[in-house]
Amino acid sequence: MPRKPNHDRAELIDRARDLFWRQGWAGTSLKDLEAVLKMKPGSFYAAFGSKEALFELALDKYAEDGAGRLAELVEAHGPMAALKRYPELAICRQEAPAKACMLSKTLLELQAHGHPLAKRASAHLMGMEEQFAVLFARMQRDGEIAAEHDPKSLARRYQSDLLGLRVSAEREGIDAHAIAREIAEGLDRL
Amino acid sequence: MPRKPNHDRAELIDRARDLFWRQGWAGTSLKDLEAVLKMKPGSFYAAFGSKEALFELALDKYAEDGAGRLAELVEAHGPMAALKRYPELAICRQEAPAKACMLSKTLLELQAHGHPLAKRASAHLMGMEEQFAVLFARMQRDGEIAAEHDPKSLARRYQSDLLGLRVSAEREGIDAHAIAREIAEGLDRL
DNA sequence: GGCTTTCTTGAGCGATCACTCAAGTATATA
DNA sequence: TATATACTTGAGTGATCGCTCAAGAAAGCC
Repeated sequence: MPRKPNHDRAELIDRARDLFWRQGWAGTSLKDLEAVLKMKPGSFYAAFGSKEALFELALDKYAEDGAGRLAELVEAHGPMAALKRYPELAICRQEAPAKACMLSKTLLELQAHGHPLAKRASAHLMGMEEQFAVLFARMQRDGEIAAEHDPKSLARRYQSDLLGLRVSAEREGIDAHAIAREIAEGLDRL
Repeated sequence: MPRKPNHDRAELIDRARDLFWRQGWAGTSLKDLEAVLKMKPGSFYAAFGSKEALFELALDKYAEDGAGRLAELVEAHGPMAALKRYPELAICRQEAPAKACMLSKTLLELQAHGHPLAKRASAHLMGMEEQFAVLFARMQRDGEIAAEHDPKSLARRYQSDLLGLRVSAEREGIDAHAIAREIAEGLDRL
């Protein structure tokens, strides 16, 4: 009996994610979203409930995609090669709406107001870091890197380097690829 | 003949800087500023002209103070010790309104809209990086580190590490001091 | 004290914010 | 074809945004 929705929900979330990623929380107005999603306010609120709810969906999608890309890299080339390629991959994608990490952007923008979305971004960052830690542990077990360092410490530092790289990549006049290369080379010294 | 202003302008700028640093551009309303500065809108606009003009003053003050702290460190302990201490110093100050760098926060928040303040933040970041490069060059001249690397590359990487550290320090459950220590130790390998 | 000059006050401006809802439209079932 | 059921529309909500300005208060000079 019902009428079908005009739009594909998953694609709407992708488009919203790209907009939020680029412009941030406060920097993205409902007018912006209406334009990009080609939805009028009524449809928008029927579909997503609120700007915050959509941002949450977008954030989760962002984290999921990032983790997926890393997992694919690991499957294809193993942990070490994956971690060495990941930095460059994070900043080279032309279709990406920004170089910086959406999780860190959200954290920095909303943390001070104690916004729930900041906590969620923080949790996703922690999830990524745990994924890194698993890989470092696996490399130690396989003898690819020395066993002297704590995998969690290695993951923490790798994550920090990655966040720094992606902020740097946002700057003009900075050769971020060189930094990505240096991060990758740093893994050889472990 | 005139009446004196009630407030010390320099201190007003400091307080505004702390608020903007913590809450960002969009996250800080004029109501917030009026409360912290204890000024009514009329006085505020007579004194500063606009929210944007005050943010610019705050940003410049932030950059100036940061550069000043580094210069003091260099004067007291020399370039190497200064660069080794600076990361920890950047994240340990209890009175600071945030751990993350105000310049990078501003860049990430406003870059997408092409806001002039983003360009200004970017320029200040470049200024810091040049300061780092001068120190690395000086260390090479003095034989403190190997001459093989380009001082500008070293500065670029050091800046990136610093930005990453300061984003990480904003996260909960992360031992940022450990990262700061690792960055400092990394300088020994040069 | 009177005058001038500056600073302070706070009500209120138009614009924009996220959001609502009654009315209209399209589609699947009967 | 008639009806029921979503989905879409867009004018309009109150709140808040950055900001203005006319009026009042305070301080220096005569």
